[in-house]
Amino acid sequence: MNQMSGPVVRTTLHEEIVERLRGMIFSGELKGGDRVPEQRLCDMLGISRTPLREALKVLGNEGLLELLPNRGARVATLSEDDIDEIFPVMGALEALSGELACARLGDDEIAEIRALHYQMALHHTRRELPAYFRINQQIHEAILKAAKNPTLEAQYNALAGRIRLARFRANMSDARWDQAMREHEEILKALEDRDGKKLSEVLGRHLENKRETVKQAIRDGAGEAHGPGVAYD
Amino acid sequence: MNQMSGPVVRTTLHEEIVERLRGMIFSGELKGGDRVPEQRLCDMLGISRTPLREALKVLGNEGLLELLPNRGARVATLSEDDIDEIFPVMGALEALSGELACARLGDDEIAEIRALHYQMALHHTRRELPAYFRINQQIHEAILKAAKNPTLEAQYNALAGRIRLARFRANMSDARWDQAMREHEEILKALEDRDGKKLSEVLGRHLENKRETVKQAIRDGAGEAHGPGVAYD
DNA sequence: TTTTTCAATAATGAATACAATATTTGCACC
DNA sequence: GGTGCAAATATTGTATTCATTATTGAAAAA
Repeated sequence: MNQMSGPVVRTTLHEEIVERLRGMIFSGELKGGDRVPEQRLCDMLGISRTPLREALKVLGNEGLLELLPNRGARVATLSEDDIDEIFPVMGALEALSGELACARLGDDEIAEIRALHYQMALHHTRRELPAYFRINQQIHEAILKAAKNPTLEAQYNALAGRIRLARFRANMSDARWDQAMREHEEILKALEDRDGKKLSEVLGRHLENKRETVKQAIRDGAGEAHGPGVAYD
Repeated sequence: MNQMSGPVVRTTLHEEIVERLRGMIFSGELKGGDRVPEQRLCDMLGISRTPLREALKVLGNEGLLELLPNRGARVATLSEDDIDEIFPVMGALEALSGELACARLGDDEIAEIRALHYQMALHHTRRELPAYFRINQQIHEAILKAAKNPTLEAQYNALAGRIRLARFRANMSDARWDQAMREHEEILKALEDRDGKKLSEVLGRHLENKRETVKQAIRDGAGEAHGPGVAYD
């Protein structure tokens, strides 16, 4: 049985398109700097320009697209300065999420995160980067969710989305990877101890290191050919 | 001379309408819970439905409007639970803005804020509430601006906008007002000392007290009559 | 009187059409 | 070969139209 109770889920075209475009940006199908030709996308998605344009406005407002009057939309790009601007804000939000998560999360949620953690550790041992990243993101989402604050979640995700524009996955060094894994062990411990201060501190440190990884990726990728792109999973 | 250098400022209709609608919501011309009839607004603004609807999507995404598929848009309302959800996030952002402001603000900016502070103190003494609020907002904006982080500014303003839905101005008690003024004296002192930690702490306390004021306003205003309503033409 | 049904009306969702603005292309000219 | 211009083309911005979904209201049934 599928969605037979609860409020009827109805969605509008423009919302679906927002999600679809977000996916295209995150997957790299649309790369930073790419123009977003309306008609072509309409043909591709089998829709008219009206809902597409509504979606473009929303994504523009989120900072994922840059809307140039009379000149269409481009996928936004991130400079190193942008990273330095965004990360402190994410840090503040992540610190809060750590505090709230520790205050509010139940044993079941800890168990879930613990399971994810050890699965991720396995992927780390096996050097399975894409799988590692997938679980890594799930852990951070779980912590954010445990804070039980949808506004916090939305704000954080908006910034995380912008960071994803950097498409930094390909560039993590082994040394950095090992360090990240150690930080995750601290994160798990802080969660198990429900030590909000500690969790905030570790998450902050974790994010600081991620910042350097992302900036390095931007340096490496600067001026890269647009090419067919990289398959990340 | 007016805007004779820098990139040409061109704006699109939908952006103007976003601003216009924001203004109508903040001013109370559109109240929480009000429906937003498309055709009537189009007539009022002298535009067609297309750009208006684009604007509605943007404001919906910001949380200022609630978009109900096939049933139009309503001005969002704030419950006390919403306040409790939003304020901690604002607190985290404001703490960061205090830290950054102290690290980055110049003597000229302090002088500007000091001038605003004493002007506000005067309005407080004279019990001129609207003028007090105007300057109060300018001070908080100046601090936010001194942090020199547009992303932080945007995120904070998005939340502040949602809070404004509560339209709490009318309901500040004298006791609360005096307390707020004392907190502002501490804020000025922390700024002059460039004491980021202290500023964060005071701003946090200031916000906590504001939270109670806003929640009280929601309690007072719950179920209030919609009044004479909005003249659409 | 209250409730139910269903046509009439109004509102929204999406597609199309038209207008204004960029961009490209070709050609004259240096 | 490179510039500058202008027509042709393409793209975007806005308005209008058509389709679909709510809402209203009046009549019929309970």
